[in-house]
Amino acid sequence: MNIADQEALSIRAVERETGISKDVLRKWESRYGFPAPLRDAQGERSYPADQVDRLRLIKRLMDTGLRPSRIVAESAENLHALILAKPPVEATASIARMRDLTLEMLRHEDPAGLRRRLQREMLSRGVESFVQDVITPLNHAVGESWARGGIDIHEEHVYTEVVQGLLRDVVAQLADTRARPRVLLTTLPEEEHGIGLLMVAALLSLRGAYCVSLGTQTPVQDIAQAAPAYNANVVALSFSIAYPHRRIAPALAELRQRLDEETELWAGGAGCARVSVALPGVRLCPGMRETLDALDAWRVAKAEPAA
Amino acid sequence: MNIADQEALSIRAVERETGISKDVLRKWESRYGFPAPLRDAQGERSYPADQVDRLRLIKRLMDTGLRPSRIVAESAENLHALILAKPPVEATASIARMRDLTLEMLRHEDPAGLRRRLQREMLSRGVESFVQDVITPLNHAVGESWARGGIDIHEEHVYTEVVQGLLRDVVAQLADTRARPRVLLTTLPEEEHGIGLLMVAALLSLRGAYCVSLGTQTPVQDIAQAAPAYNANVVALSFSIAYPHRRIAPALAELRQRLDEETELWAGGAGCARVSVALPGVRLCPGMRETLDALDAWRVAKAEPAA
DNA sequence: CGATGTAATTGTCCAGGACAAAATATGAAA
DNA sequence: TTTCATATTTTGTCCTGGACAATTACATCG
Repeated sequence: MNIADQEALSIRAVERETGISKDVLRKWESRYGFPAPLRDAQGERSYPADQVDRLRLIKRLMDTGLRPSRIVAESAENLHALILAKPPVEATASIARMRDLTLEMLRHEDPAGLRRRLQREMLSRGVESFVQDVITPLNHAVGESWARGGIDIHEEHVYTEVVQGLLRDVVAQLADTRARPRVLLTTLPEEEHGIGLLMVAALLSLRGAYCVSLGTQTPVQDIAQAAPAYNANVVALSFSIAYPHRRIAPALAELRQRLDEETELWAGGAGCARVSVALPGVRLCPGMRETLDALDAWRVAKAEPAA
Repeated sequence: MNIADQEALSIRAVERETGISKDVLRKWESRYGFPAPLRDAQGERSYPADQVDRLRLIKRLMDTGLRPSRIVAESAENLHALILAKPPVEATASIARMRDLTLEMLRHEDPAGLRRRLQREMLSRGVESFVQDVITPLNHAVGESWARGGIDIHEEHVYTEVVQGLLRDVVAQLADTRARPRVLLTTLPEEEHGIGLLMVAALLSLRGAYCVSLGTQTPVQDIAQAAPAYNANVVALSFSIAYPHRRIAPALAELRQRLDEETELWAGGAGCARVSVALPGVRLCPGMRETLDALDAWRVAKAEPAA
């Protein structure tokens, strides 16, 4: 067993590690000539580690809107160049400092310190500004920093864990069963990013809504069943930029159909910004701002019921 | 569009909702005659909701050790009969009462109340007994209760959220950077059940270990990269009973290979009880007991380094 | 009764073609 | 030039049906 064997992954493993389906991996191979896996003794595809790394880069770039035909065949160097070519997110001095501090602490593997620092920031700014003005740009900065090679992926994982922990505490402290509207929060299967969900939950709780979370990756059927059981006024889903946007509209349409007419359906997260189709009965909230608007609109509508 | 159309799912959607891969769904169809999806206008498979429900039942039964040839072709009634035939988990009177209370509160959609009740139990018993003697049997009882029709799936989701929230608090409060060993906790991709992970983290933290969590679904490569970065003495993975046991051994072998010799690798969770192959350098901990033994063993080994 | 060899079971992979939805380009009308 | 409708290309998903290795069950022998 040589080094190449040790590092080589089956097509299934690559699908898991990159989130690119087997069908797509094979099609890219035939269409663009990449990936170009080796074959093992049984004639099955065997992907060396460097090709898997390149696939991850490609995935990230596609999440920023680039299309496969432009990037799949590009070399790793060119992919990095493309990432660097993207203009960095602009930030105020105070945010930029917070961002650099965060990246620094991640590089030094200091999750406890990061948590303290973020908590201090949250206390000083208040939850709303913290979520909207700090966490949102930080999320971008951390993801971008990985792509540029500034931090490792596992450091990004740690960042996520720390932020989620903070937000969870906030939501738990604000929970009030009598608050309205009652919002049921979750993500669909294949969407494991729960951080956006928690950000929404924190903001809504702060504004006096009651949020019940079903966790991530809830099948549509289960959501439809849970909504009436919890007397939910609103079902809110979160779609990260990584969620295949092809599937957002059909999934929302299906869920809409299964929900009571009275129950509102909100779709949040950066992923839903790219939904172009009109979805009757579904409120798209690509940003936090729009989500809060939706909350206000719900309250107004309830104040004048069937006017 | 009639009702059948509304309720029918594509093969991809069924894969997501049930966790059974497309290949397997097609093979079962040809081998056992079930599922028997309709075909849409394009000739593509279209699975009615009742077949999807039956597939979920089948999945659960397979997790208990039954094989496809025995159950895939069985009617829903027979599947339910098989579930009822399984002997219920025995419990002491006090545990049985706690279990009934929990199920009752889940049925009444009272997550806040459940949290308070469990928290009280944790304070009165202490964390260790709470995790080992209460949560473990409760997990079983809740899963089983779903299969028997006692509670809905979404109620099971809520149970998971509540318990995870409690355990997270415990771990956060016990975190002490200077504690040893330093344990890196996570699950592999496709394993989204993080509850076992938190149970382990709580117990280990209580015994004076320092636990860093990378969250769930971390690719092998990222784990291998994170371990040295955090100076981890131990990498602990969790496998639920739902994780395809075929893949446990290869994944552990691969990770073992990529880790430093000094770093121990522990595999916990009910899923790894079914691993028969010997894995050198990997410590299998099917239960909480074995995990604590592993901790003791690590301390003994460190007390007499290279004796 | 345990071990060992044989047979059945089961999940995964393959090729390569078909197709619809989405994205993009093209061209005509305002 | 802008706008909108219509072609064209791109892209992901699904299809069939066969092959195969790993696992599990079973039967035979010591």
